[in-house]
Amino acid sequence: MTGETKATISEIIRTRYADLTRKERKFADTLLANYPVAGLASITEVAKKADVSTPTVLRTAKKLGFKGFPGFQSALRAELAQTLSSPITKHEQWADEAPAEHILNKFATATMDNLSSSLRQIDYRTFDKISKLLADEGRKIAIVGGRLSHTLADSLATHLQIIRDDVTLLSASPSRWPHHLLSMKKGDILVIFDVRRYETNLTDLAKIADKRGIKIILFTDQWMSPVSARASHTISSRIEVPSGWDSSVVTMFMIEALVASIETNRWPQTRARINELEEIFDATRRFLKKP
Amino acid sequence: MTGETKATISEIIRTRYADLTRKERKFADTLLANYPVAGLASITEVAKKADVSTPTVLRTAKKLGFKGFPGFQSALRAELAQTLSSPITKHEQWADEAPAEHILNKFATATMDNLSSSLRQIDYRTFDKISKLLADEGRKIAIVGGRLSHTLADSLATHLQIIRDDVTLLSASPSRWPHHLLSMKKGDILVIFDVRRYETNLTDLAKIADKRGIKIILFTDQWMSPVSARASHTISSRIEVPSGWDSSVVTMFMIEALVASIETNRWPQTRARINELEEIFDATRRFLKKP
DNA sequence: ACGGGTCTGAAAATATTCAGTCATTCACTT
DNA sequence: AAGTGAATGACTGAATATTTTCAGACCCGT
Repeated sequence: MTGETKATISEIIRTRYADLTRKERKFADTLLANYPVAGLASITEVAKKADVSTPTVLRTAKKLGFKGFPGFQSALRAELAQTLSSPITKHEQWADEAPAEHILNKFATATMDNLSSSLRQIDYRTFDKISKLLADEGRKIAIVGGRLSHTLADSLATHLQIIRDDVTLLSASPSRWPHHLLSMKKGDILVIFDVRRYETNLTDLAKIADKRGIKIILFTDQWMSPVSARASHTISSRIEVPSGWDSSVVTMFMIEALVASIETNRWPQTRARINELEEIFDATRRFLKKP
Repeated sequence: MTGETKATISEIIRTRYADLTRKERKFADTLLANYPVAGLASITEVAKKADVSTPTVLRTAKKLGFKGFPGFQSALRAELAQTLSSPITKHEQWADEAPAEHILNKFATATMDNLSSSLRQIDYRTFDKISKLLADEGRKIAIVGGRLSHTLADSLATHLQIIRDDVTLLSASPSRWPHHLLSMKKGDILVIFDVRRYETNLTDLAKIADKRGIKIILFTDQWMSPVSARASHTISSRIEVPSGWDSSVVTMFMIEALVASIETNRWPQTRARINELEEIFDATRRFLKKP
């Protein structure tokens, strides 16, 4: 689609500037002076700002080779979109050896898009608050996931257990949940992973936990699980990929970033724990030396 | 950030996102996905691109606190003009509201780098071969992971079990592995996840499996687990992030891409299985409707 | 200063958009 | 399984934007 030597509109204007009449130049000048935003309003406003009449603007647009004012404007927009798209996202092909339509490339594009728009959407203050909450060893933590998001819950639990005490991964089967809730007190934390299709069990669990004064932190997708009504803080990720189901990659990213943030918040304790762990593992000789 | 009290429109959307309805979010999403250009066309075009009706777009604009669509749009333009006039274009920043040194931004940069260099390195023919092998229902599949990579193994197992029969996730504890190996025959497949620090147990397991003629598929990191000597095919990912340990995001990506590829290779069977599953889940009423 | 041509904007004609209303659909509740 | 209330989109008239038309203004030569 790209690859052509497509001239920008400002270039076209410069090239054809000699052909323009006095008022046409006045319009062209104001456009270039505040390029390209000055051209994105309605023709009336644009004309008024350049202090020319609407027909003049229209004639200029046509002279520059566009169908009409809307055509001119959409060309401006397209050009702007090109400029604004981040250098990484606009990559057309990722695994350059593979054909563009190979699943690796399609998947990579979708994932990059997901990641960058999730990041654009996230509120880093929320992120920081969650990080603080999870770092607070005065609060017990329980983590639970749904059918497919269970592995994400598992992953968060595994990492948090390295960092701090009192982290429990609730089993996948809801029958044991009430028992766990009993052992939690007000101010403790329940982390819920719920992506579509949202599970009624989790919604119910959230309701009960909320009533008991347990803080709920929710990881969900862009469509927001109903649990969000009960949650103190929510992190939502984009999860659509060209596949029969949804992607966990971005949520995994969020988990890891969060864990890294918590780790930073309580580095002295974390380091001590990691060292202890390392010693234990060294003693059991279950691991090869670090490369 | 800049310390001004003026909220950008993307911020307003983030803040009020919870108040938006399904279709309103869809519009907000498409706007954020291509921000702010996606909002600069006429309301009709904008609505069509977001696949919602014009009233929905209008309602959203009003909900966000604007007078009407034109008001909303001119706010977008004003903001864009502001952004474009500022001298520094922030390229390395992902969560634009957050400071550049915020962990989210550092993590995002690292992850994007990891993903793109892993993709540049991967041989798509290997990828396709693995996809074919795992799609072959004549071969039983066993999946095993290490201490931290266990969740990855779990994830692959969960997805593969949806697609096909004879997929087993080996438990985290090595004592039960020999038993499993006994039930596998020549030509069956053992998928091993091993990232640093590499576990001797997994190396031993690979040796035994190899001797029995079991094909080994390995997911590892850029430094390559010793298992790779025994593996028929290896997929390696970059895993370094600014954190005390390594990232699973890219490996997760590989898993999902692989599953999507397998799914495509045997779509008729997969579709049948998924439909069956959906029916079962519908019957148990454990899920809410799709958004 | 005059006449031929081009340029320009007022205003009319046309097309499009905007913002309501209302019936339908959809998601969830009992 | 049916009911309920919110969400959504087709439709509509009013408003606005775009385009065309055309008469007058302007520039240039003589």
